[in-house]
Amino acid sequence: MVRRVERIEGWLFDAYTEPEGVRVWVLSPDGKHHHFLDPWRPGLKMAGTPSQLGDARIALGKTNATLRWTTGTDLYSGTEIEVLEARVPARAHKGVVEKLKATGLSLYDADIHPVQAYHYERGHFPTARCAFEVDAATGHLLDWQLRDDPWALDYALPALKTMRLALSGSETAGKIDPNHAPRGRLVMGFSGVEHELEGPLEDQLETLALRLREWDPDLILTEWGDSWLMPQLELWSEKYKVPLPLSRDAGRGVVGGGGRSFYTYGRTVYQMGVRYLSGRWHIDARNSFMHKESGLHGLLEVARIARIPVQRAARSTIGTSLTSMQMHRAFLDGVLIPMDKQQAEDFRPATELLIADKGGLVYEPETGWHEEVVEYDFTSMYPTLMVEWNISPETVNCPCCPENKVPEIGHHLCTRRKGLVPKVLAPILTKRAAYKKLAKSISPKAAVFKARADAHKWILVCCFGYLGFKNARFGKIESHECVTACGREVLLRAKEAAENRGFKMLHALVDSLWLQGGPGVDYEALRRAIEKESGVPLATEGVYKWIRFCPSRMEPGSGVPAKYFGALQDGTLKVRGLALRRRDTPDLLKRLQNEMLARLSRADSLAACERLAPALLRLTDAARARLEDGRVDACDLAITMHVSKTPDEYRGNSPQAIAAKTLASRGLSLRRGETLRFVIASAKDPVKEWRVTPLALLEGPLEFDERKYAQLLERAAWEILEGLMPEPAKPEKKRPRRNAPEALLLPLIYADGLSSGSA
DNA sequence: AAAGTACGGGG
DNA sequence: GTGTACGTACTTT
Repeated sequence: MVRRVERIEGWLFDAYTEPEGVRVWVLSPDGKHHHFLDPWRPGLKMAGTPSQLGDARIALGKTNATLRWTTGTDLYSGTEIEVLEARVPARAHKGVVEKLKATGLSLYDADIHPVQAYHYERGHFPTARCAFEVDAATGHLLDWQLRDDPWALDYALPALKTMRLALSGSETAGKIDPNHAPRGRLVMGFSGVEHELEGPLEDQLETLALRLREWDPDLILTEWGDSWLMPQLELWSEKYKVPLPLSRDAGRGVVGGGGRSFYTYGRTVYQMGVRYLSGRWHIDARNSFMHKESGLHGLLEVARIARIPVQRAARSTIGTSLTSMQMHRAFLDGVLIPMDKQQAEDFRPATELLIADKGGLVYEPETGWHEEVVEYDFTSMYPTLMVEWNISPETVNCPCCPENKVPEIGHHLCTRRKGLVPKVLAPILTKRAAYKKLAKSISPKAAVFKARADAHKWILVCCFGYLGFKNARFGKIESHECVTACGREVLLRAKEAAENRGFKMLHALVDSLWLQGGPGVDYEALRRAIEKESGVPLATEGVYKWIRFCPSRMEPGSGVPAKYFGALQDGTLKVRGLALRRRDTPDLLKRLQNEMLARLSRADSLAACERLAPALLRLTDAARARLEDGRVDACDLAITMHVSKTPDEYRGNSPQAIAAKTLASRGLSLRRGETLRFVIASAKDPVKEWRVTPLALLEGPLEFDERKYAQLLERAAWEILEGLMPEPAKPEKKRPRRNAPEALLLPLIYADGLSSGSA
């Protein structure tokens, strides 16, 4: 019998598991889509005593597993061990792993996301250009070739037919989670045209269903699709008996579940539920960190290099992407992937821990306004150090290289085996550098390259935190300490290099330093000298026309790290630590500070700044006048916060506690980590419920505490004006004065604090 | 003065 | 991908 073979050429678009394998969707260059089943089975590996393996065989008995003996490398020891590999049908995999856990065996490769594992094994990745051969009779995959490279800089992507779904209508719609706010109308967009859906809900659903069939979009890009829109559409669809073909795979509707709260890195975050489609992508712009930060191009870049399906990559934290890249590297190297992070921290006496557990080096800034200051930054310092020093969980304190010591702390690093983390990071550093260059070119794709460079930036920023993250699969605190120790060494050398040449260091912060320059200084020669003596690539961030290092509010005599603002010679503003950088600052204040700084950025000297000061003060007065006339809207005044507790857990009467409780009393109970927005209505009102108004409950004329907001405006203005002009006399409070230390050490643990999408 | 609560980070 | 960072700044009591 002759087998009829269908050849499909195009971009690998979507992949998800079905009971008997992986369903793969392909978009071909002619705009058509195809799908087939790859009867692939996920695997897992185990090692243990003969009796444990006997138990395993029993546990696997009814699952139709295929078994074979093979070998793999243990990550930490580097030795090769014998393991029994089992392949089971996709539907049975999870249950099998649970059963095997109980046998006490060491399990490997057992909890990799199945589609990621599938990509690793097949050698392809989301949006990879491939050629597939499919048995036309069964629809099963026979063979495939990869015609793409995840490390290629310029690659072709399919033209995606995109449908947009969002809400419009009421004043606050789109700005707050519709779960806790008045909802606007449904807006549907396609190829640049937006339609507001009208009429009875039933008709709206019919229209949507019609458009979905007619347009057949590849991507549905929503706002609040995960938490509200998609679940709501599903409910309506059922209620009004209007089937909505949201997924292309008619057999699968919308997949996904509810959200959850968890605590990580000192704050509670709420992770929205997710709504995945099959054969079509759903991306919720309000629930995708990557999409928000670097757009669709950045997101696709991450999906490609991390080999994570696009819809999942959109909602993943960067830690997930990093882990996936590490697991892929391990797969390629034949390294066994441990199930959970189980490597305990090595025992060390308490004194040693104290020395080793310091973070990045920070010097207290010289507060005040300065002119002619140069800022140098070590580019991607931590990832560079990891690559150059070979810092990885399995290379730190290896048995073979005790002489290769890390400065200052007792650890040493392997010189014989290249670490997994450096292997993963090296190509990312290279690719990012190339994209940064391309982003500055005149190429019509410069913006695309910029988005990809930004995506890489985030991966590099997070890789350090992830190295020390207790729960990271490939994390180990000792390797984290090596990185910070090397970083301190580099910054110290830089400081000495600068000071030996007679330059005063005004501030230094982990991987940046600010030096007092002056007329005639050759900043490029200075940069080269510091770079040479510190041993890590150094870039000139710029020369400031003026910069202000702000004093501490609590201790007006001392400076605080990372609270400064200044204008570079090209007019670029750099701002850290001011109210405008905080999420909880009302837009009204952010706008005022932004306006003031925009004007100041045009001043070429301190004297020019001082001349501008009165005009800046008038801006403040104008803002106050608008406040008095009521020419402000609720969104300008709203304070946005993430609640860390459920309403009943709040003990105090802080504004956020009152707002959360008021919302709860109207049946809108926020979960931990969710976003709360409220206006201060009457700050000191004896009736607590009247003090603040949640944005979601606003109705009628806007009531706000004019005096309170005027006070806030004042404070925001003086954050910038202080030192430029005499401040109006205020009742001065006596404050204790503490001795400022010369150098501070800042523990830096910013793993993935900014998670996927707590909006 | 103390307790409670939230934020930042990189470019 | 699920852990109690640390320092600053603000609020209420």
